[in-house]
Amino acid sequence: MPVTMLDIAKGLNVSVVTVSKVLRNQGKISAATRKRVLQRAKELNYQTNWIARSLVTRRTFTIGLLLPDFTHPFFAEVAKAVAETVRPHGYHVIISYFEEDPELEKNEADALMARQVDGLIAASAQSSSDLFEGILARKVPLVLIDRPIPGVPASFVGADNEAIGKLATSHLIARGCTRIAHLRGPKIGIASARMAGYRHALQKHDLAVTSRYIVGARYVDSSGYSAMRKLLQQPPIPDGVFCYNDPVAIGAMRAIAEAGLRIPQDIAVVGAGNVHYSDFLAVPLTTVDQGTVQIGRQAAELLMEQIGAKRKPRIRRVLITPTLVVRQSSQR
Amino acid sequence: MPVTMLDIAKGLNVSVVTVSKVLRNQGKISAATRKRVLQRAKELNYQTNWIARSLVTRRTFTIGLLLPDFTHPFFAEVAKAVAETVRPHGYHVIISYFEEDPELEKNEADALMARQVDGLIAASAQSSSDLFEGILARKVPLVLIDRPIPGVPASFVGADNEAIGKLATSHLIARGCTRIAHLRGPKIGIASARMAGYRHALQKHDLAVTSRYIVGARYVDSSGYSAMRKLLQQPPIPDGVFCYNDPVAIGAMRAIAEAGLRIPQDIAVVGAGNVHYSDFLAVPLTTVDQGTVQIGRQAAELLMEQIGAKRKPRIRRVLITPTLVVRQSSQR
DNA sequence: AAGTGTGAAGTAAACGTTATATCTCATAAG
DNA sequence: CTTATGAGATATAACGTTTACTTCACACTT
Repeated sequence: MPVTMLDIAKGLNVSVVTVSKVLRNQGKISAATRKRVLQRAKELNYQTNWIARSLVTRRTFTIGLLLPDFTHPFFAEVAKAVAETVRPHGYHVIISYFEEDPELEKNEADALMARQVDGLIAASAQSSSDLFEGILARKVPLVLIDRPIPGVPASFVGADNEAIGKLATSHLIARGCTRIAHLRGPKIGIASARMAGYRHALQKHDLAVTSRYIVGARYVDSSGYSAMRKLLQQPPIPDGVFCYNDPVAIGAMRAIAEAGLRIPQDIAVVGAGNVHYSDFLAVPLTTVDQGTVQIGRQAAELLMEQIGAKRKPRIRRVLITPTLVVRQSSQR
Repeated sequence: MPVTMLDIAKGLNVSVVTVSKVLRNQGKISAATRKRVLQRAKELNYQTNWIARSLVTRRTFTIGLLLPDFTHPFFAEVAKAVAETVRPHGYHVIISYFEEDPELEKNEADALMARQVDGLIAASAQSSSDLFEGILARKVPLVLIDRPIPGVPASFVGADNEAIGKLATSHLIARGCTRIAHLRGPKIGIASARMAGYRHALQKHDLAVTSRYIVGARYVDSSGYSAMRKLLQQPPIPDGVFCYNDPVAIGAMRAIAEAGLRIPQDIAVVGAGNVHYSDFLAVPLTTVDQGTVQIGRQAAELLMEQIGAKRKPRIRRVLITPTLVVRQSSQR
């Protein structure tokens, strides 16, 4: 039913190949026939069938983006940056999410491969490198983001988590805090890098690292709330807190306010992530911006490079330098 | 280079068709050969080439999702709901966004068509119906969401904006407010429906509709801020405000707080949209949930139905009933 | 003994492009 | 007058599946 090149060719008494060439601006075609073809194509409202083209060219101009959850602002922004970066190259993005379920992730990855994506960007929850080894064995360009997977020989783009911890903690020190606590996150890699940054900053300024001041929390705010309550139970209470991420910081601030303490006078708070609502809070939150857009852009650029390249997917490891966004929660 | 059905067939001395049949569980195949094929497929790590399959079956099991911006929490949630709904049907989603630029939207829509998507869901910014008429002429199933386009004979799923306005305003009335203002939005269709709901609610309760109490605002919070300041300049100031959306409400609350007034005692505030951070604000915001997930799910279900159907894309118009989420900003 | 059914395969032709090689004809060169 | 040259076109064969039809052997009727 849809219009094909053959339909155009028939009426014009030319071959399909000629039509194809005209439509792609390739090969030698006389001005006359080019014009005729173009006109007829417009008349018939012809549209290239990319499926057919892809079958023979073996390129789909589609990349897969594998994310834990694209409702999360961080990943949503990454996704947008990726889409924006590849668009000028004629690429589209199929976004897949797997809700932190490694099994589902594997299925989705396979499905993307079956759809013959030209490349894959993934923020993975895999614990082993099997999945990606399989993908690389198929010679599909791959870039990991946010979460490195040990043993996968692919380029990686992510935040410099240690620098984030350092930056946040140094800032608290500069503001005169001396008893600085840390609400650490659950994810092994990322959370421990941020904590390492926190430790290094303290050591560099000759402040003691008190283990009582390091409390575990989950991603969410309720968890930050209870962690902070625990901290407030036994004196001396801290005068500064670096929180694993913004939601945790928000929960912590709620606990501090409920205890009748003031932010930042009694306790200064710094988060990480710079979620876009940090500005709307009761006390606007000082936070570390991890360069979300840059992560997406760089990953996409690396991938485009790999797709274009003949051979040699030279592996790179890019860490985005974080920036501090100072707001009221640390102004003292 | 990649493994094809032919590779499997050759080693086993069977035909490609047999392999194809086994892999799809179709036709009559002896248990013995089935087993042999399956095993060899696993050995070679075979993966279906969906491009080739799509070319002959004329189904890509891909749908297009055309959005203004999927960084916006509303659209992100819709996108997730759509993806979640179509996944069990074996479908994937290509998300395209156009930044409110109708020209870009048209390009993206064409690109999606060229990729032979089996259907399209769009929250469009088109002012005319041309684009979608072209799509429908190609017999591609289409469902519009959030923003109806006049003259497009396609199903639509969106929030019941008038009900939203009514619900919010009635709630303020029930809480004893008598001078209720409205910060209205810019989008003709949606904003005026919400305002109509506001008017109807007032009229129903025999309250006057004061034109001075209706102030225009844009989407963002800064706009809500300045609109609210305007309202506070001449007495009698309102004792309740229904805001077009949550960001506007957040801006308005900032203006109220700066003026030294208390929320909700002096002025109660209700927003709309139930963005997920409404709970973290200085004063948690009462808001109207517009049923984002339902919009995505229903739209996807309608689309799946259309794709499956033989003929007759019976046009439906679904308005999701909003629900009120009461928080502190209206507790009095 | 010939016909009928049926389970298990196979053959050939699509699907709509692009890649590769080839053909035609005119004009230029030797 | 033959031979290059090259522009402008064409024919044919992929690409990796699925679909529709055919073949074959064997068992079961009649």
